[in-house]
Amino acid sequence: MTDQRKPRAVRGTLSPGSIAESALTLGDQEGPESMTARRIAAYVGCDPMTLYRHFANRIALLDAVADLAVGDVLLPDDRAPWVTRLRETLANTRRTALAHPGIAPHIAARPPLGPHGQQIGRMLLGALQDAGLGDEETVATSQVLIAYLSSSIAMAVATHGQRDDRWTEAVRALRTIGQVSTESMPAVGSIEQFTLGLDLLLNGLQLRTTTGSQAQGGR
Amino acid sequence: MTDQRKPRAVRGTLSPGSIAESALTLGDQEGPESMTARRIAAYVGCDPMTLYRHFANRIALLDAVADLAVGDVLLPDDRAPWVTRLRETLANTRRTALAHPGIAPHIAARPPLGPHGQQIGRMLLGALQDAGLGDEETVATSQVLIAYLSSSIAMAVATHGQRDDRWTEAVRALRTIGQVSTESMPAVGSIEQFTLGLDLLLNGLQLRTTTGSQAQGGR
DNA sequence: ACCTGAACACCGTTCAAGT
DNA sequence: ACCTGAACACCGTTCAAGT
Repeated sequence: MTDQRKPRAVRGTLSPGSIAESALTLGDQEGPESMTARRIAAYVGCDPMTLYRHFANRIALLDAVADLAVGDVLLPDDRAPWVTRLRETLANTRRTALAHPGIAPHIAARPPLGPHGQQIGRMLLGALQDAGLGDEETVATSQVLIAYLSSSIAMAVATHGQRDDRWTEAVRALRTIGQVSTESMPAVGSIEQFTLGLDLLLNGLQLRTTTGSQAQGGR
Repeated sequence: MTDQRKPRAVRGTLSPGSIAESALTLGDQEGPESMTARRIAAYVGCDPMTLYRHFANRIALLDAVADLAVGDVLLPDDRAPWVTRLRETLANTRRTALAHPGIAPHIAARPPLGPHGQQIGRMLLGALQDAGLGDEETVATSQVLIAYLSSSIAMAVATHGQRDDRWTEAVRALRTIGQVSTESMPAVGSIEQFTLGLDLLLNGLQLRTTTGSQAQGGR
C-alpha cells in the first residue's frame, strides 16, 4: 500500500488525497453512478488519464474514497463496556456509510482496509478481546460482524435506491411457512431490521462470554 | 474451450430458462467477466437484443441464472435437528455458489429470491422456528445468517479470483492489537474461516434457545 | 406486427504523439 | 522525460428501419 510511488507535486493541488476528497463530494451529490473515472476527472477538472498517475486503477481510487468516507465514523471511548463499543462502532459505521450514497455500495462490496478502516477494525478486535475471546474466536467473530455490517449496508442501498419489490415479493411468499406474520415486520435494509440483527449477535456474544464455559463446536 | 454441447440456437427453442441455463454453463467455463449481455448472446447464438425479449434487463437475466445455480443446493432432511439443518443448508449453499464461479459474485451481491432461493429461505425459517424463536426473531436471525453467507461467498470469490494482498496487509497491521498472532490463522474467505464463524453463530443461537430465558435486547 | 442490427451514449485503459 | 488526448475494445440499451 505504501509502494505507491508518488511523483513530484503535480500541477497545482492535485494529489491522491485531494482527488479522493473531490470524488467523495461528487458521489455525495450525484450518487453511485457518478463514480466513473471519466466523471470524476471532469469534476476535479483534469484529464481522465491524470487519475492513473495517482491510482493504479479505478478500484484503487474507490478504495481511497471509501476509506476517506469511513474516516467520519465516530468511534466510542475505549473505556466503555465492550458491548457498547461494538454496538456503537457498527451502528455508526453503517450510518456514516449510508450518509455517503455515492461510495456506500463500494464500502459494502469491499470493506475499506485503509488507515480509517483499520482503525475501525482495531476497535472491533479490541472490544472482542476485552470480552474474553481467544485469538481465533476474536478474528472469526470480527469477520461475522463485518459480514453482517457489509450486507446491511448493501441491503439498505439496494432497497433505498432501487425498488424492494424483489424482497417484499419473497417475504410475502414466505408467509406460507408456519405462522410468520410478515405484515408488521421492519423492512429489509431498514435501521430497525439492522438493530434487531445486531442485538441478536451481541446478545449471543454476551451469553457465550458470561456463561463462563466455552461452547464447543457442533456437528 | 471444450464445448461439450453448446446449444446451437434454433429458432423456437429459445426461452428464459434455456437462456439462463446456457449463461450458467458459459459462466462456469469462462468466469464472471463472461456474464455480459453481448457474450451471453454470442454463446447462445442470438442477437444481443433478443435477450431483452425474455428479460427486462441484464440484472434480471443474472437473477435467473443465480436462482438456477442455487437449485443445485442439496437441502437436508426436514427431520434433522434444526442446528444440523441450518449448518448444512448454509455450507451447501456456499459450496454450490462457489462451484459456479461465473455467477457467484452475483449470488453474493443479490441473494437469489426465485423459486430455488425461496426454498432455501423456507428451510432456514423453518429451522429457526423449530429452534423456538418468535416471528420477529426468526426473520431477523435469517437475515443475519444470509448476511454472513453472502459476505462469505463474496470474500471467497474476491480472494480466490484476485489477490488477497489487501487483507493480508490489513491483518498483518492488526497484529499491533493485543497478542493476536495472525500467522497461523485461516485465510479470509477460506472454508475454515467460514466454518469458524458459522459455528460461532450457531453456538450463540443454541445457547440462546437452550437457556430457556429470552435474552432481552440491549439499550 | 414483429424482429433486429445499426447506432447511441457511455465505459476503463492503452499508447503513441506532442511538449 | 513527462504529459495527454485520441484511440481501442468493449459495455447496456434504444430505436428506427426492414421483413
